[in-house]
Amino acid sequence: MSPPPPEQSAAELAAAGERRRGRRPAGQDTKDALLAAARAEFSAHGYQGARVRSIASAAGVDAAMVNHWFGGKEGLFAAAMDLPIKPEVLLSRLLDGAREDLGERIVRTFLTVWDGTGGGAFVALLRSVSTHEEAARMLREFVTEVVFRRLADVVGADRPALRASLCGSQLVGLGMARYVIKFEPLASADIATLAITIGPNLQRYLTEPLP
Amino acid sequence: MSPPPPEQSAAELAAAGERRRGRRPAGQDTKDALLAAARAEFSAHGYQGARVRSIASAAGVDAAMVNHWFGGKEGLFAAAMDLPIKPEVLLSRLLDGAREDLGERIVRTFLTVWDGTGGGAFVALLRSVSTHEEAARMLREFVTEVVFRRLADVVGADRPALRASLCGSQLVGLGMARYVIKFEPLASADIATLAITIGPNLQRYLTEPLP
DNA sequence: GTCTATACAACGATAGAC
DNA sequence: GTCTATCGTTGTATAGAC
Repeated sequence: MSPPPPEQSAAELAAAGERRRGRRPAGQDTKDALLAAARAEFSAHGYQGARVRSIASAAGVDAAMVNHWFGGKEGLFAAAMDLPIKPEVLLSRLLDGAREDLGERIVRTFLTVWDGTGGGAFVALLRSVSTHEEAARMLREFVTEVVFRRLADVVGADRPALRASLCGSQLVGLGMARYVIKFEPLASADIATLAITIGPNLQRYLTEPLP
Repeated sequence: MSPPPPEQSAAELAAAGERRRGRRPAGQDTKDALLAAARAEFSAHGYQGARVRSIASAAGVDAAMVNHWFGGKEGLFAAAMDLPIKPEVLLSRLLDGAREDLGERIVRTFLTVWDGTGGGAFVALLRSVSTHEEAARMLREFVTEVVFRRLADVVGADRPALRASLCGSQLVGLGMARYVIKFEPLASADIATLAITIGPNLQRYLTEPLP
């Protein structure tokens, strides 16, 4: 069904340029090469479709470099998309605490992380998402398959996919309202206020019975 | 008084390649001129700062033409921004019914209107909003000053501006999730399901006590 | 000599072919 | 069910910069 993947690229690289072991000459081109290759691969095949080995081959290095420099596939995606936090750190923050405070904690973490970049990173992200279809696909796939899935496991309610997408809609809208459109007074409100106003609604999405 | 339509002979129509029979749709030039002038004026001065008289003057027509063709400043704005519904129609739909169903009615109206365009209009709107600062300013100002204000009057709760911007965040996020990012299953869910899941959260934003 | 960026081999998990 | 290929990840040895 699927054509044989061009695994020769690694061998070709090994044949053309000698892949020496050990520390390479200064100038960290490995990280940049991986990032460039990752953007192309993620954009072409989505998050799940992108292969770490293919990215590493395209960058001319070993797949283990992804782990060494970015902590894994998720970290590489986060770096390639300029996300202000690694998904594993995000999830560990969210899941650390009482379950009845999960909604508020999600809002507080979301705003703390994006406020930290002055909102510029969010604007950039949503600009590319609304302009490039591939960016929208990448974000959709990554958020649903990586972030939502693990979150839904913890909540343990029915219809986890619907609940997750409902939460996602409120969070994306919060970012749009605060950083892009700048609805007042929401755009200037402090995080605590928004956490206790929006948090319960996320909690409801996550736990309340659905039709 | 409308300007006298220029009488044309059959020969002149044939020479110009005119295929339409009967009376030509008068006023299209005027409408287009007004729309172009309106986009420039709204973009430069925002919704409130834009003067109907300035727009009409720039279009070379009388200010009364705005009322004649677009029903007023709001209708002109809606047409200039390619909004799929006129704000007055939108608001009359929202305010027609029991107040405890307002949240659900907002979601149902929002989705019905934008689904009617296949979502393309929403994508186009948010693309321009996320790329052009003026577009963001126009939308922000219009929604807060025109839509939210009147909605808040009906609800009659405290801190109407905060409540309105909270509702706006959820609605913008709903549109992003459904039409741009396409979170599943939200993107494919029927309107009734989303109305009864999201509606109560809007209702809470509008009526629940705030800190 | 020390440090570390690197390559290679191998492991557990998973998905599809048969 | 079994087998196989491939995935992401991990452990480890090493070469070269410092």
